[in-house]
Amino acid sequence: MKIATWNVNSIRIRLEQVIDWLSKNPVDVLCLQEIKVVDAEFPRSPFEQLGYHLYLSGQKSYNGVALISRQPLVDVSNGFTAFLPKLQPEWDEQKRVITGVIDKIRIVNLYVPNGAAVGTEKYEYKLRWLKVLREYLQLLLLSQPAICVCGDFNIALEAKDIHEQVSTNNHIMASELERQALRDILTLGFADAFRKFTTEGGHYSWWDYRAAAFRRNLGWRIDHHYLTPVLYERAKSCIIDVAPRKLTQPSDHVPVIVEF
Amino acid sequence: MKIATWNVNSIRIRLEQVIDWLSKNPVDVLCLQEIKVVDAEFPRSPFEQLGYHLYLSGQKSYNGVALISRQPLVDVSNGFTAFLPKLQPEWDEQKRVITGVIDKIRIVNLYVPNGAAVGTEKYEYKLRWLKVLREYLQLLLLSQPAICVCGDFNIALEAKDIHEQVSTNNHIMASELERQALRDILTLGFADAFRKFTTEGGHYSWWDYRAAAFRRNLGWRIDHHYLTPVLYERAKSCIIDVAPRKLTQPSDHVPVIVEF
DNA sequence: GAAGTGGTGG
DNA sequence: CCACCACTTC
Repeated sequence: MKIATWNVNSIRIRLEQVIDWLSKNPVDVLCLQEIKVVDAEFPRSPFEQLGYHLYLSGQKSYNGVALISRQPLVDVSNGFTAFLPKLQPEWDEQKRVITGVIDKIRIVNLYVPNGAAVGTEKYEYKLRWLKVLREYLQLLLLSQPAICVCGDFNIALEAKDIHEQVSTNNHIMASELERQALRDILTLGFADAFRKFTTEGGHYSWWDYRAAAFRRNLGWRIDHHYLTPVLYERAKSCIIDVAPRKLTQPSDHVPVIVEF
Repeated sequence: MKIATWNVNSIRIRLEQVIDWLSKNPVDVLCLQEIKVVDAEFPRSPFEQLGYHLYLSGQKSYNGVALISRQPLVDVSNGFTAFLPKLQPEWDEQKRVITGVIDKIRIVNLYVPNGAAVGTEKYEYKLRWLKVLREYLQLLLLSQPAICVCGDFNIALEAKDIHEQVSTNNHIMASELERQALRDILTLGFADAFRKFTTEGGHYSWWDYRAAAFRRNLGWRIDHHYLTPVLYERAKSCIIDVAPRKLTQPSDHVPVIVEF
């Protein structure tokens, strides 16, 4: 079983590249972020023609996540409130969370807020959002031993996940408070699939469009699969596929694929 | 000698297609309209590498005309006021007129205002603009027997120049006042090069981007070469090249080429 | 730098 | 439908 995560930065712009990639990489579940489209306008048929089922939580312009699965998923839900009914519904206005179950494995597909810059209102929102995420995952863990939480976390946990020449202390995606918020989640019982197989640095999943960051390999590893112990044990590989970043008009992120 | 006119609807967007066309169709003078770029940002070098000289009258976002000539042109000028110095300079704020001389033939490259809809302020402006154009051409005729006035006229003179299923009477580009204003110009001593060779209808140079107009061949012939008698006699052919409209991301207009 | 918006122009 | 603008987000 292969589960991929890919922030595509607009599915309408990237459709051809995503379909092409999926044809050549027929993963079992493809988790998309930043689809940037309402559900009614998601280009369903190219995926359905490849034999995939679609589960969408989109919005206009921003955010939006999708689960694209070869087998039908069960227990699919959108947003935090599906498991945290007492939460204020505003937490689900931004479409950043979708989850479903396949073969008794719960997949949680996330698009964590970017946070703009340390100290801004958006940064505070990111930190509060991560606290809600912790509560949400804590609840999921009560009923499910096998969970894969993946997506665009907009956080690089370690210095080796970031190219050098970045002031790693107070940079957004690397600040201590964000990292601590993510570590607080992982201590619930999740481990980074990628780090089971690769210990050295210099492996990235995102390169800024600006300043020729990809050509100079000024990247960040911010797209992750976090696995509960039963799944972490079963993990056979975790691969970052850099190829799509080399195409013309690419997403700024590339797919990351875990295999059990 | 071949002189082509082509409304390219943004030279920056259409650069590759125009260079490709010009390589295969090495006309002596290429008259462009709607280049939509200021002179400093016009992509000069691809044309210069093909051996062409450039004469530009561009503006930001809208309008803009260019003369692209294998031989250097002489007596090049922009706008009406070059020959009508008493005219209010506002008439040349929109860049719609450029002229130059090659082999004692004066080429006048025009982008006539569209006029929006009959009865609007833009329609009135189009009619007034055509009156100024008449004065301008009247003056040119005093010093030059061989004149080719070409470009996007945004007027179809006859019913056969327009696909059927259009209310030809008060439609913009076909209304009686516009047609009369153009006829008043032609009676100064110009004749339609295309109609020297082709009398039947159904030949078009523009198809609306909307409503799949090209696929359904719902076109208009609004791009013209009007010739003084000495040139009209010398004209050997006048061809509309429909091919570029079939490409992806095409201009809504196609090139029209007259040969002397 | 590359997405999105809503607006104008054609 | 396809350009342009200025603006916002990441």
